[in-house]
Amino acid sequence: MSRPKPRAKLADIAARAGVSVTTASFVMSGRTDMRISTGTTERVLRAARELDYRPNLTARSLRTQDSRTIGLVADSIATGHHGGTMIQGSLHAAVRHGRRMLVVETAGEPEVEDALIADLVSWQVEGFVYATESHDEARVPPALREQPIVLLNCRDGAIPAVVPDEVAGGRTAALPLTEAGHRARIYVVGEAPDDVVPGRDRVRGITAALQEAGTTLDGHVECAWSPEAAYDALTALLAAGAQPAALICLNDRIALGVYQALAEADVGVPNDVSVVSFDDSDLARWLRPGITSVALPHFEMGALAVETLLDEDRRPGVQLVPMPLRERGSVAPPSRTRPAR
Amino acid sequence: MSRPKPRAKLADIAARAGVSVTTASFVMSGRTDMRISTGTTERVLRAARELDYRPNLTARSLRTQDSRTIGLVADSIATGHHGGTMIQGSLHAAVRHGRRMLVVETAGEPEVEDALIADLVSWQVEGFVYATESHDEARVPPALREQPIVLLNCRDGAIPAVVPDEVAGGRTAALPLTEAGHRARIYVVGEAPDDVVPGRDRVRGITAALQEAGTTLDGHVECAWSPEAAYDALTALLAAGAQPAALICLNDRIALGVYQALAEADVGVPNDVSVVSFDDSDLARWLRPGITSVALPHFEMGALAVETLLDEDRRPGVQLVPMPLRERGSVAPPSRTRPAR
DNA sequence: GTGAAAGCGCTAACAC
DNA sequence: GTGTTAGCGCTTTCAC
Repeated sequence: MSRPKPRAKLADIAARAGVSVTTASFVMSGRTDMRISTGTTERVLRAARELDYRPNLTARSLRTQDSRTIGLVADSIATGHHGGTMIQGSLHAAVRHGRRMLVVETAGEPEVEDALIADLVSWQVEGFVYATESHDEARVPPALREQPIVLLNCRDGAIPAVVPDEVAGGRTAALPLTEAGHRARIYVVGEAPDDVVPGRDRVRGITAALQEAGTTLDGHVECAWSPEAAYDALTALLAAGAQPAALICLNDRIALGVYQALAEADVGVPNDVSVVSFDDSDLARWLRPGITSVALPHFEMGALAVETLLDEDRRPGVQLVPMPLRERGSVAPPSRTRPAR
Repeated sequence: MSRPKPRAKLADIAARAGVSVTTASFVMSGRTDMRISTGTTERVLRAARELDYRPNLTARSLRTQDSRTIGLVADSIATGHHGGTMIQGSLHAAVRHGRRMLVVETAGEPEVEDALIADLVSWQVEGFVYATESHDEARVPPALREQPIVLLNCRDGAIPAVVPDEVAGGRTAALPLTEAGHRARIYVVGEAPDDVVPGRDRVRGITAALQEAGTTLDGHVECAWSPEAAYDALTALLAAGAQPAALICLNDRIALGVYQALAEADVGVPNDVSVVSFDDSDLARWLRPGITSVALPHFEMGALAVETLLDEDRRPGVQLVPMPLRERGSVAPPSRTRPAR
């Protein structure tokens, strides 16, 4: 890797402008407290322009002990493009605050993780954002615990964290249904074991909202969060004679499986059954009719995480980010006539 | 951002080990050409361990003029998670070669782009990978042209570039069809104007392969690459009385629209009509039946871009990466009986 | 075998 | 208003 042209340094432009490096430094960093004459300023600026001067940030960083760089450690940046969106949000906030970002992916391997973190620490990063693909309890690497850090989409005890407000999201999912008049034959689709945060909390929000509307869940279809599993489970449910009026799918992939089962059973959305789901992925837009879905605020979360990190007195707690509702055509008032089977 | 504990430096461990910084430096960097006695080595290592020494890479970088950092400039890292996968590949190759990566997103805004690039240059990055979300001709920013650079998923004249081999991909898409015995009523779905590389090249590959198999395309359904447009276009095609035996969709989103139209018209996949597509996104797996799809090798491309960049005498040309076929259940031999309509 | 010292490019006291 | 100078923490030549 041959460095094409040797960059001009401060000394070069100082020489060309006929001033000292100090003066050049002051002019280039735009400091006004040392008052440099307009003429000198002008000469320095011109010299810099002529020599295409770029400050060497490595040198500056070494001198000022300030790297203006933050480390983003992710367990996966590609799965389902949620990771991508979080990184995007972080990146934007970072440049807004004059920071660059060293990004690293651990693939969940602890040794790799430790090595990469050690490397970033050696690069004098100001602090870390530790992001996980799915919202969960995290096992934050010990090496990070002694660094300025904010968790993104996961939590670990008292470490500052930014996560989606899944409980409120659950309430939000129930809202279009109750507003459309649904009070009966409402089902949740997707398993929600106690140790899976999104499932558990979404269901909590849903049942709370339903209860306040004076009704309850009619059933909970426990199946894995995949189209296949949802298809099988819902097909079985319908075959067993259930006549759901509304289905709350715990994510869009489940909703896809549900749509497939519904189509096969000749049950129409939204006329025979209303469907809402979570994640607001592309799927929710593309299916026919589009699915009313509760979105994950990944971009905002990413941005908030770096802002929290950069905040001098950063709040120690968990920050819950609201999950907005995206309404589409999959919800209608309950049908008078039960779906014919 | 308060730096918790001041890090131990080389001088500290030298003092503790009772040696000079020179000796400490040699030991820590594991150089053998200066032969240090085993005892000394041992003492230095122990001191380093006790003080939890981490080399200051900023200082090292300044001294050695070698940042071991590469800049990844992307126009979008979140759309459709292709960007994410390319970055993932780049990241992996980077750490494999002992490099870290500064990642930056431009959102396509030239001023932002220039500023961010200038910043990375100032950080003394070794070189750049310039990645675009969709395979196309690129407008590489002038600031990058004078830097070591490799283009990822785009091309610009003679600048080294890594892109998918779309023409070969087109041939690959036709393969399962011709192998299943298809020779007639084969359609391409999705517009392919001359200035959209993937469309143009995929169609070229398809027609070439078909020609070699002794047949030709029966039609080309020109529609935008979205489920909605594809649905409308295919519905119109069927309404006009066409009886396709095989549909080659230029991407998975088109295939989704096609599936929807087919389902509505009661045309079965793969019995009445075979379908293949491009991109091998999640959709291709999730639809019923799963779609045989030609994948975009994003991970490999990302890795290859970094490797090309790091290659001392990097090849100047465009490197074409093969697009592998993922076979699923959407292809069958042509049906004897025409689909009933 | 080991150490002294120069210097990477920059900032910031401090002097004039 | 401007210049001198001492480092930031590291590598590396050269001397002993």
